Amino acid sequence: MDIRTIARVANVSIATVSRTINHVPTVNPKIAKRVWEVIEELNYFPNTQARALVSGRSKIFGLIISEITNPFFPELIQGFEDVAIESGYEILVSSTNYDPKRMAQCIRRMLERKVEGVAVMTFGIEEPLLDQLAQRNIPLVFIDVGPPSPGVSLLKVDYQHGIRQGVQHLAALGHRKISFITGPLRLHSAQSRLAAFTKSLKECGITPHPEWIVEGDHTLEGGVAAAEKLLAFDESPTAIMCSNDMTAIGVLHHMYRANLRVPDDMSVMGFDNIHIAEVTTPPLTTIQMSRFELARAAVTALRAQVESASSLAPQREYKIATELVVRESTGFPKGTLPQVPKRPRKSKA
Amino acid sequence: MDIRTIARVANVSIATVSRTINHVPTVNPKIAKRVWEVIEELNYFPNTQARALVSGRSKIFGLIISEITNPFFPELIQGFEDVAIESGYEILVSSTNYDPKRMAQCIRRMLERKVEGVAVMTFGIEEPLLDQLAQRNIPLVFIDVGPPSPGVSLLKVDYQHGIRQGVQHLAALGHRKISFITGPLRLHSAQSRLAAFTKSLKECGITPHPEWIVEGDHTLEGGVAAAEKLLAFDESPTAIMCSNDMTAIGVLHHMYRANLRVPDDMSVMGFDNIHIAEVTTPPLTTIQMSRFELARAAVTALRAQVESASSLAPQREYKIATELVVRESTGFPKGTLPQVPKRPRKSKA
DNA sequence: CTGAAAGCGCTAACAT
DNA sequence: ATGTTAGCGCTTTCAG
Repeated sequence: MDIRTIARVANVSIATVSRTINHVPTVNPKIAKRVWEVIEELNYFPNTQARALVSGRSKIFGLIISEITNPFFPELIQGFEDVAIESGYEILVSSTNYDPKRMAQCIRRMLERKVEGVAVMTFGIEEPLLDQLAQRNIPLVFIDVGPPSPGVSLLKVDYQHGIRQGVQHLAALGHRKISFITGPLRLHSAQSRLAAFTKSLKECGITPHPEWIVEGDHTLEGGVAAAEKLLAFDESPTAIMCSNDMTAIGVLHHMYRANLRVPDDMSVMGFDNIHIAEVTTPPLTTIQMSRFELARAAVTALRAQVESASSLAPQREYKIATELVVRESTGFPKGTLPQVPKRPRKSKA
Repeated sequence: MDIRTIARVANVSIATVSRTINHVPTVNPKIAKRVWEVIEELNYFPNTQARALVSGRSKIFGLIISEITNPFFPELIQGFEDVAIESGYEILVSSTNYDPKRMAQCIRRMLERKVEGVAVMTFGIEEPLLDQLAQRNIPLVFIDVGPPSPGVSLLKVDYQHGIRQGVQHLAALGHRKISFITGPLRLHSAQSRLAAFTKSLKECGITPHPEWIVEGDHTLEGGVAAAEKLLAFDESPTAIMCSNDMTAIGVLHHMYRANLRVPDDMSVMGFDNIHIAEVTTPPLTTIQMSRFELARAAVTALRAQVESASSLAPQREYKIATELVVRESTGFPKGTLPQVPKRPRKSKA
């Protein structure tokens, strides 16, 4: 069952069938209709490999993420898949688990399958490995920052806006002793989030306390460990901001273990607004960064690069917004107010 | 840069290069060595599309899951990716979101990319759609149950073992009023879990109370809704078992909203043992089903089908174990005991 | 053991 | 507007 079969049955040449399938406008509509009918009837679809081989276009985009088990990424993948499929692209997803060996393997796979573009959503591990892709002129899209070569688009996340809102929210509640648990500091995005935090703190007239800035690793376990460290200091903060929600969930867990109540004894804030943040105990105040927006922008950037007539320079930067979402893990600092109701519980329905 | 370049530089024919790459044993070792050196030096790798086109082997396995945003699946994907890559296969993942339209699209994509086998990890939505794959003799692997055609392998999960352990754990604590929140009942796996529950209950001499068996949908939201329904009855259960962890997390959240303490006022048990179950408030007692085992078995089954000399019948069924993991969301039924310490908290470290 | 040559199913010149 | 034909990069007979 190939293009020849269709050609024979429809009584045309294979070239005409090919043109019909590819919507070349010069095909006689009557003939096109006949061809489509035969295609339907015989339930034919083109062989992607052959098509890719001859046209040099695989119609595959690669997506490199750091770890698929962090719920942030599946939500991103979902969006990426939806948008890519919609545009006729297949996607090849691979997670590096922060391991350079895996990253290398990852890139090799992308190369072998001849991806037409790659979205590197690892938040900043800009290894020279990626040069292998850049050198072959494969369009790339990064978050925040990347090699400033042509063919590289950037998704600029406005960390400052959301984080400022977060810090102000905390400050408005009366917090002055605010801690920050960072991501892995070799990640550019982790640096950016921290910088935004420090800056926002200063804007509120608060001097950052170095001891209260502790490095995490964007995992549950890292959040637990960081929270533990924070509580061990002579003077503890009254609020903890986290570089991502997984860290915050780890912190929540450690507070539970330490018999401390959130937000009564400690306020906790996350970043990402993953789905599950809505149902933690207590529901997590966090900063929303839209996975869908990120995914859509990535695909758009890649398509622009691939499909541009190579002459007209496509837009190279895309802005991604962030926004505070207040839930119940943040409150007044301890001892500040007369007893407030512990948890403003009411059933949703 | 293609096979011809290598042939020219190594001073052999392209056929010899091809044989070398494919480890055909008849190649003169000296020559093979020379060829490999050239390949290394020039950093060559074969064009997968061309290879697939001529050999008819895409070296791609498809993986169909229900929803990537349920943390169970990313963990499964990770395992599947690891094992498949290790065996030289690429993977094509697609989620159906329980939507038949998406399922159709999914299958179409698999067909177009000429996957050599598909693992259907949707837990039971055996649509006639899948016939499209079966008809083309594409090896398939299902969880629990599937069309008994040749070329179909089954991963048999031993729900009974884990669920019996769970029920007995509850019964041992003194619970008699035990509720079960099912998954979508059109899913075979959901039926199996429910059946195992009912059976285990009877084994303990407890008659299932129909009102306390409520249908969920394996989502957070479904868990919340089901818990709400359960609390509305005149007589509430003292323990709730859930068909998966996401449901249980939803239940935990609703208990929080309803100002009920877990496990003091209500015991809650999950199923799956996703990573995050370890840090819920309180940490979730659940039944472990190994994602990695599932993934490994799926790839093994597919490979066996693909690589068997079509004559020797590969093993067709693979057993997957389940095992109770006791944490802190289960306890004595309310009022049963003198006051026990509310939460056995201590820091881990 | 190695090389020459025939395609895999399709697209894209080039003719008509 | 349609048909003819030459490959895309590789594997695999078939000769030697």
